[in-house]
Amino acid sequence: MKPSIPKGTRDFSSKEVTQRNYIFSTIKHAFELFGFQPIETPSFENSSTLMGKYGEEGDRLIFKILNSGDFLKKVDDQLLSLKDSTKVTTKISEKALRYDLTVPFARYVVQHQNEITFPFKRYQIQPVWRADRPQKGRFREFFQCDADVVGSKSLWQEVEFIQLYDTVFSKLGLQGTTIKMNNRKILSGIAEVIGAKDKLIDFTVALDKLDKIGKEGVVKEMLAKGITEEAIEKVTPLFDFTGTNSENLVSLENMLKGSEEGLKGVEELRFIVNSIEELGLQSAKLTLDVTLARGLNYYTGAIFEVAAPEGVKMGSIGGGGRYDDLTGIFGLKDVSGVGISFGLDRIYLVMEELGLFKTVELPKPKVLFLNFDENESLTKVKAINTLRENGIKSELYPDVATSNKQQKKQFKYADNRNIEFVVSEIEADKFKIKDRNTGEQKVLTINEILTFVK
RNA sequence: GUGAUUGUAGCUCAGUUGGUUAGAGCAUCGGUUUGUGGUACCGAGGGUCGCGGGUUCGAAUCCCGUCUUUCACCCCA
Repeated sequence: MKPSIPKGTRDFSSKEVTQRNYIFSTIKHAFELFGFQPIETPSFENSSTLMGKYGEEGDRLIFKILNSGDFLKKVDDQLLSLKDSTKVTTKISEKALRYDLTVPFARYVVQHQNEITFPFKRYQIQPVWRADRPQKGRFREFFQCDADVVGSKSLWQEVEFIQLYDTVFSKLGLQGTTIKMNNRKILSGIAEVIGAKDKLIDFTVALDKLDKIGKEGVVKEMLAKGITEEAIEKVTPLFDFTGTNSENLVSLENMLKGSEEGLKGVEELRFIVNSIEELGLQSAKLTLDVTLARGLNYYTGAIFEVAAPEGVKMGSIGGGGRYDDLTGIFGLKDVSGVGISFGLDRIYLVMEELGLFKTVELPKPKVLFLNFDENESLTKVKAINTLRENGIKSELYPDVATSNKQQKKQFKYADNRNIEFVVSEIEADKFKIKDRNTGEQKVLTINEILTFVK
């Protein structure tokens, strides 16, 4: 049989793992710098924890895990004969792979509420799974790096998260990212003002596509969803929103005069925008984007999304927002949460495309002891022990060379791994060591080697 | 889930209007040269041409299905 892996999954070479680890550790350090502490949750949850939290589309994309045992026996024949997959699924699958980190986190908070000190700041870096069709920057298994705060309604959290985004992307050398921000209250306000409150989701989903399908496309979609022409008329200014964040806030304020909720949203955004203006950002840009409507299912306040630097064709590399009642569905009321996520795999692709991995080096030994004579092996291994005790990565080529060809192979091994120093043979108590960069060859004691290779 | 697209040795790819034992480069292994590798030469192994059907005297090549790749839609990190 031909070996293969499921679609949308990937193997990672040593180089890729090293580069990914570089991103992981950068994000992790920033999280801790901002006061977050790590938790982890299981790869799979009870289906009831996940189902219904991400909308209909989300339910479809959740990987379900089959029950153990002869599960079909327990399903009644009538249900089976209906051939309704969704209904049968609930009978034969009680567990599912996690779809994101936010919902399991909400579950965690409720379950451990008595052990947690609020406000609770946690970070979580783990893979998530979606039964999606893969395409550019979209996988069925990928990593999310989440930081969330629960138990604080302060808008300073939103401000901090924007700074956190900026810190990470600056450290990674990813210049020119755009942090797009919107507020669910503004979207509701707009819907209210135009008298299409019940069509909020249709309205926002259509509006979200503005940069993709253009004004006409959006209007067409809105009409198709049953939003009236005069309603659309009222929000026409939204379709060509230019100018500074402050200017846009003013025009939004005018548009939303009739909506208390909408005005609240404007106020919130104004606070965040003004604070960030005072604090400044290193490499990212914060822009107001009224078309941003993602993750609408549980976001209630701020909504964030990060776009890759201009010119890089990639979906969002991060997202997040405020959710006032996510723990409510698990029975803990009045706990507001806000958080962001970094899409590691997409960040990787963007950095790869921009050539930002030049400085990341594969772990490799500094000194290779060639193995030309089995009688020398013990002495060499002892020398290697000394080097390792001093933190110098080193190794013995495992197989002894019995021919000229095999000696060559050992040199070639050093070549391929780009190892700086090779020790060939032993003379008395000394080692013949060669610096492969300069070609310089010396005969040194083990103590002299320690300083020579430093 | 919808619509396209891809699939030939470990890797990158040739393969002519369907026609004998399907090729190359790199890699691997062996050998000769080379002062202790990075050179050159010689040789070897390795493919049910994604899989399953069909058309045909004959299919890597044409048709259908299926899986996979990539991309767009939907949705999303």
